[in-house]
Amino acid sequence: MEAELHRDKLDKLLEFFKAMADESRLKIIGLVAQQPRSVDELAALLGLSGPTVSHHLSYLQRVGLVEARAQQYYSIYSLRTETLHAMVKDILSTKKLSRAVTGDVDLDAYARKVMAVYVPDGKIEHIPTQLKKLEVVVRWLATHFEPGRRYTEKQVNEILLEYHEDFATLRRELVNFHLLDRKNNIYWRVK
Amino acid sequence: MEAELHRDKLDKLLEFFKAMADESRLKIIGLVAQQPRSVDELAALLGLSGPTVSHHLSYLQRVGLVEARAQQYYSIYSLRTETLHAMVKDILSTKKLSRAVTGDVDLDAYARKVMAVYVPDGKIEHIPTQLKKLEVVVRWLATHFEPGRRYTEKQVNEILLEYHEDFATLRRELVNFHLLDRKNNIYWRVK
DNA sequence: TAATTAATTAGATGGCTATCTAGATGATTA
DNA sequence: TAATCATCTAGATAGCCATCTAATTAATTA
Repeated sequence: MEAELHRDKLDKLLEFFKAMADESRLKIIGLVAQQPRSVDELAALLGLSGPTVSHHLSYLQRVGLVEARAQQYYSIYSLRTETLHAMVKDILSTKKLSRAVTGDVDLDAYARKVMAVYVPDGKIEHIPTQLKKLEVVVRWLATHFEPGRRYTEKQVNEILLEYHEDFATLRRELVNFHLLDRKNNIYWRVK
Repeated sequence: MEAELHRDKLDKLLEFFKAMADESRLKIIGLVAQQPRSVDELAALLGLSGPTVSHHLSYLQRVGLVEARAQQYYSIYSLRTETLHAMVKDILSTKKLSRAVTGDVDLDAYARKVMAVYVPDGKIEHIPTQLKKLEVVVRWLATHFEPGRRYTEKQVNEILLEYHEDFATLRRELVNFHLLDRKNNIYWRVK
């Protein structure tokens, strides 16, 4: 399923940011960007213990940001710029970022919350004054009109009357939000 | 001083990565990238409490990743793509990244550590076999030759003899590391 | 073969922070 | 004016993680 792929991408991004969000690791990245270096050397440069640096390096290696090669009995670590570039590309495309998130978020949660308050059981209790809430209710109303079909104003009023007495306001808002369009007193659903 | 500027840049980068290195905040970024949203709406979408989302938003605002505008009594937050772009630019330039780090790292720390072991008091105790350590010692030796001046092989040997008996090995390594160059038995310091 | 050195693993600890609830603030509506 | 609603602040808590020391593994040198 597609959502799975997005969740993967979200995790990848998160992993990347967590890897970079530590002062020691960020410095390590900068240092191995200059030239490949051993654990020992990095430890001396950063004023950290060997195990700590080793820990950070294995973290960075797991994420794919550095790679190690053996030399004598040293492990020489160097930067993998391809990974850095690939990640940055995903961040820059806010569309990708949005989509990655969308897969793991219930985009209707807010609408449901609003509906539970204003339309608890099929009828509109009262019309929201808050723009965002009004939009949710009006969008729900719009789903009761078939796309492609043409309605007289009288037909529109009758349909709306099923949900709330003030059909005139509702009709006007449907037009305001560009969910219904009209010409010569004939209405139809937009989109 | 320049180092100050680099430290600033390092902090900026760290701040940015920390801001993005949290699942909730990353999702918020993705959601406001789609469209501006209120605290309330984000809380519903993410399944988090209002205060928690408010906390994250003020964090993101401090870092400059989102901005708020008041509407009715909502705070509507939206993404500041300029900040995102500016940050990404700095990450992509590994040179900048290196320089940012360099300002806050003692680049001679490793050399000092090696010197303390192999050249504790001005004389070379014994010649390192490890390449990286050998390099440190040989680079130090090279500083005892004046740039631009020409030395006979005999003169080179005499100088080296002050630091260790095996002047022949030292002379060879100086050439290997391209710190000294030679022609017709005349030596001079490179760079 | 014994000794040295680099790297890693294991386990412990202290500090940081994402989250919550409760309460305060400030704007809007009736 | 009273009531409602979104937001923010304060303070508490629980879980995560950067770091250390000690011990282990592995490679190299003498």
